[in-house]
Amino acid sequence: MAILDVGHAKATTKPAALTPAFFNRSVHEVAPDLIGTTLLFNGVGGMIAEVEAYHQADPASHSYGGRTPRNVVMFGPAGHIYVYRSYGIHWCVNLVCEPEGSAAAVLIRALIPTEGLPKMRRRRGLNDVHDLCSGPGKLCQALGITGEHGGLAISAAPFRLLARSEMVDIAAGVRIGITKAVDEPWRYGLRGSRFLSRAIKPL
DNA sequence: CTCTTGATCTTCT
DNA sequence: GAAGATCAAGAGC
Repeated sequence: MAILDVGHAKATTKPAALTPAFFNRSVHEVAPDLIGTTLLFNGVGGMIAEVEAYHQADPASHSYGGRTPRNVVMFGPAGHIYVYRSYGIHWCVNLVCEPEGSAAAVLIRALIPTEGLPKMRRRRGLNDVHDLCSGPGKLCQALGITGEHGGLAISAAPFRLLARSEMVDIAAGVRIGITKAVDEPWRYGLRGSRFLSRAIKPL
């Protein structure tokens, strides 16, 4: 006897796109609210599982110390993407928050892959779904995001950012890979998820 | 599982 | 000239 096909019902529900106003708030409100939303780039991507928040008065932020050629997008309007090169090798993507003139952004650190799995596997050269997007550099490689996309609006093609369709359990912890403000609990992720870049230790 | 190390190059001082 | 919002591979337990 068949049981309710919840997966099919979800797939046929029209998803709601996040509006620019969603990002025009404190980065510390936006960051946890992004967990469970779905990020797609040219139809490839998945559910956001892990993020970190950075703002201008934060010594670990690229915007700490003022405007430079690299970080200008962070000082611009909310809802655009800031892409930077990490360790000369990888690309990492952020979503800019707060009104223009304030320089804050959310680093996207991990996704649960849901769309375009074959493309992600080809770009990453891997099969394990848990390794496709479990880090900021990995997910940019999997989605095909590079520096040439910096400054684009998240609300327009080739991007899509869709609201949550289910409840999420969010854990907070310290950020990864920084040497300043190391005790600030500004990393957020799906509690207990296997798709995180690293487990979130209790504070 | 955790820890260590090399790769690689842009950015800002 | 030094540091850096990372990753993958290898060693050790």
